[in-house]
Amino acid sequence: MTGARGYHHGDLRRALLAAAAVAIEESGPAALSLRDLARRAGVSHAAPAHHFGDKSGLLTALAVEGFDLLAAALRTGDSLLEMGVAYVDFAVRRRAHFEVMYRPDLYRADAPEVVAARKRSRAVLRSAVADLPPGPGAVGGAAGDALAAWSIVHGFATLWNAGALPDETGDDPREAARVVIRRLFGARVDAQGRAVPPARSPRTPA
Amino acid sequence: MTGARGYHHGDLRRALLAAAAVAIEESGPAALSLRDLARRAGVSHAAPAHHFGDKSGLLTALAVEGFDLLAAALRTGDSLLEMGVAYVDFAVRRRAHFEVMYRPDLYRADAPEVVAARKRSRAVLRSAVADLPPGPGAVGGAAGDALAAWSIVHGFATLWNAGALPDETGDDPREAARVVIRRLFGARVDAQGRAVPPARSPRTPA
DNA sequence: CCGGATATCTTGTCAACGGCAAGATATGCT
DNA sequence: AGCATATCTTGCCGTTGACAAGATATCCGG
Repeated sequence: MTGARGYHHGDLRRALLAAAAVAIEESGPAALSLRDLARRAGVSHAAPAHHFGDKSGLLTALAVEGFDLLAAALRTGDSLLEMGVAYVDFAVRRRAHFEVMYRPDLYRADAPEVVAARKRSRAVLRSAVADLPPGPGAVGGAAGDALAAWSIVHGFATLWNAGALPDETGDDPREAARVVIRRLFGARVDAQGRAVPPARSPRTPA
Repeated sequence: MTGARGYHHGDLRRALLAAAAVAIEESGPAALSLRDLARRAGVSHAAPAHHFGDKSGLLTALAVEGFDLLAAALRTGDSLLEMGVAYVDFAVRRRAHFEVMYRPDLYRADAPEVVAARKRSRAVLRSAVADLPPGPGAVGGAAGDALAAWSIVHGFATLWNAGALPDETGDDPREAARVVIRRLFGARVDAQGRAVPPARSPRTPA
């Protein structure tokens, strides 16, 4: 359906999505122009409309691609800590996708393909939080853990991308993220980032 | 200079900023149109240019206003926990300002007025983190605490505004934020959210 | 090998927008 | 009263997103 190759352009849909990511990384989603994308791909100004309908259609496709890429990136993290680092790393390296994904005013966030892709990526995050021991003063349970973890990595990534962080933060987002995430879970993750067995009432043996 | 009142319109600059906030809350910063703002204010389509130069000039003014409003809002929080809650509350209630502030591609983030206002609001956050006792496994010191706190409230606020959070989070952002923030600082803040005295090595007496 | 059916892309058009220039009008100051 | 200035208007241009209609390449059945 998509990657067939062999039409007029070859694979215009893919080329447009790639060009969109580049353009957004250069000057942000607000400055994105369908006509500019068409020029970059070497087609006429109305060619994108056939594949995506309109601008929000293109950004919808980009968001879907982003949620799937995020899910794949999260799966590479073999611990809760490393999964958080992978989240930040994804936000920094696929910055265009990330920026669009969390800006529902730019695309059709209620499209079924989007909600499905979003669900897939969220499931990966939750699976990692599940085997975290309950912390002190944990009011919300595992859902609270997931919410806090998601918030801290998302916030750090957003602030990093916005250039809002002070210079002392350094220039390696992965390392800086590691420090921040460790501060959330404290002694509940060990040096390798793996969840440690609950210290208080070791009721369930490993 | 600004609040004079009594010119042609009265106070067009203020009216345009207010209209911009409303318009952005309605349909996001990407859909913002200077001509639409002019219509809302009842002036011609070129009137905004006189006060702000261009679109990014208007958003620059909105960002400055936002950073000052944020600093004022943070000052109402009398504890670290409540200051975090105030951050989230600001992001939700003055959503337009908040969205623009952390989107440097939309305005001139390096304008001197912006960096000054940003500095003012950041100083408020840091002052609250200063009297937090060092936590276990705290690698980054007070700066790390500030970064973690900022990240978690910023991330939560952003996700809330994006509508990305699951329904179980509830409909009161202040309450949900309280739970999340408490999970970051654990036992280091008491029920009132105040910082507790350091338990390990009380080297510096209060 | 051919010829329609279909997907893909082009050309042409229109309203809206941002930005600029030049002019009009009101305000403040002396 | 009269000039300088701030404020706003009118007019214009290039660009954009969206739509309509036409052109062209690919696919598939015969």
